[in-house]
Amino acid sequence: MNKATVKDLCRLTNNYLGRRIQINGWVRTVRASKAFGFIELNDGTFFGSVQVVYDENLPNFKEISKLITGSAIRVAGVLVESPGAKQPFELKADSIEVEGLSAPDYPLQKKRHTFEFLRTIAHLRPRTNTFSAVFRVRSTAAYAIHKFFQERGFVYVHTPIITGSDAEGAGEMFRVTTLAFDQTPRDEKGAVDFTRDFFGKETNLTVSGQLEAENYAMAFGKVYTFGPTFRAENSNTPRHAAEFWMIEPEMAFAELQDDMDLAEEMLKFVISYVLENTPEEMQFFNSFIDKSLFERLDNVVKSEFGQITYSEAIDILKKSGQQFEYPVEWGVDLQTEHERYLTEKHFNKPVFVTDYPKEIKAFYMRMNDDGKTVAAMDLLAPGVGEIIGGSQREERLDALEKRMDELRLNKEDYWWYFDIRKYGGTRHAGFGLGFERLIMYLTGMTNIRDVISFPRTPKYAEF
RNA sequence: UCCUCGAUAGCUCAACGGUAGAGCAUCCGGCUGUUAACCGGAGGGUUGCUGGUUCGAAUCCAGCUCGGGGAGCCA
Repeated sequence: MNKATVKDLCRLTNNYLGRRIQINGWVRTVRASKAFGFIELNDGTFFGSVQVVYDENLPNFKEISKLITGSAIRVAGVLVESPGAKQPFELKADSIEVEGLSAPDYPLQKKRHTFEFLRTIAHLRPRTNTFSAVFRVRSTAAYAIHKFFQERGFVYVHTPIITGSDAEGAGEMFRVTTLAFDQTPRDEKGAVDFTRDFFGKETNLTVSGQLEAENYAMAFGKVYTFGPTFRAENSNTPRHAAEFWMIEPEMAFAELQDDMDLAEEMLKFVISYVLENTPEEMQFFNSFIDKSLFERLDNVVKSEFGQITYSEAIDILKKSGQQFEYPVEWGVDLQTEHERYLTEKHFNKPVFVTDYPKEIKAFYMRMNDDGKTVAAMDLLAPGVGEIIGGSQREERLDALEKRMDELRLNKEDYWWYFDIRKYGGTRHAGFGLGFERLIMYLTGMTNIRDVISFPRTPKYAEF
């Protein structure tokens, strides 16, 4: 007898029809009658379930008829064509063994739940249709990311999670310490004495692997990171989490245009790969989560992304005749309403905005010849806003140091970052992609907490 | 952090100043190739918390807690 998966049965039905097989899975629902019954069984390998038919010939017929939703069972029987209209085949059980009975207070009902409630049972929600689909797509998308970069010669770098540089410039950080915080050691001035901490210095969870990735790009040419990232910002929005995953490619001998080309190619690749390899899940999202999903994704894959400078974007916004809550002026950062206008109304496709004023961008971005703007790019996408942020990095040591002086950054912390400019530095560029935002874009899910298995947000670290 | 909306049975919701209900889930029974199965019955509630107004509060008011949406920060 073959052990099979629901995915096998659905994809390779003819190989299994008429044969005796075993399926292990969890009960989605039982419809029991006096002398027979049906079980909807899902084994997690596939979006769909398999219908199991059983009758009173089973020695444990009564027990099976009383199975509670969520129970784990092992079913053996012959796969046959189904007379029912809703499924092409079904499993005619000759044996059903209960692996693990579910308790009567199993919280998932057959009718629909709100996502808010399901967040409170994040340990059980992957057993629902939506989350089953979300996390299978997430897995497939992660694979697609690796496939994309690996096939193009990028080396996967694991950058540190604990970082000693306290000024990467990407926001509030979580401190990492073994000091007892109710009696921290103090120096002569009364300040906390971090020399007595585990690492002998102040350390935090990383907010970005970029600086380290730049170093590795100067050895391997093309690298990427893909790992967890932490921001201690008090952001209470559907688009922010304290712990999320980020992808950060970095290329030596590359300029901003190369960076944008890479970002565009990568996005199109991942979208195509996911559409091709998880069609049932994507169909589900298009039907029940976001009815314009396919249209939107198709549009992205087929279109040439737009590309304008920040200055051009300001002009477009000024001439738009739109009333914005935040007035548009050269020098101010683009607000969400501005970004949405550009990508959803003006272009109606993803658009790169480049060459921002230096004042509103990070210190490491390369100064343009005008002395006012830097070689930065944000990719704005309809529906989600900023999905990628990147730049060409400042490779000229003097220009970098000058900029850091202006911003009063402590240059001593960056000696190793300066070294790659000193010892055979090259033009180089990279970007950061928030993985969860990509998943939101791919699935139409509108809350980041619903695309992370166990989300961490302000005031919330359950599970 | 700011603005705004909300919190009633395990879940999804109704009742909007006068005895707190339904569907699903659970338990018991019936029945049919069923498919958000169906039919009958039962149990299940300090209406988020604290205080106030009132003869009387789920309902009106205030504060707090938690959650949703929008904004800021960002990916």
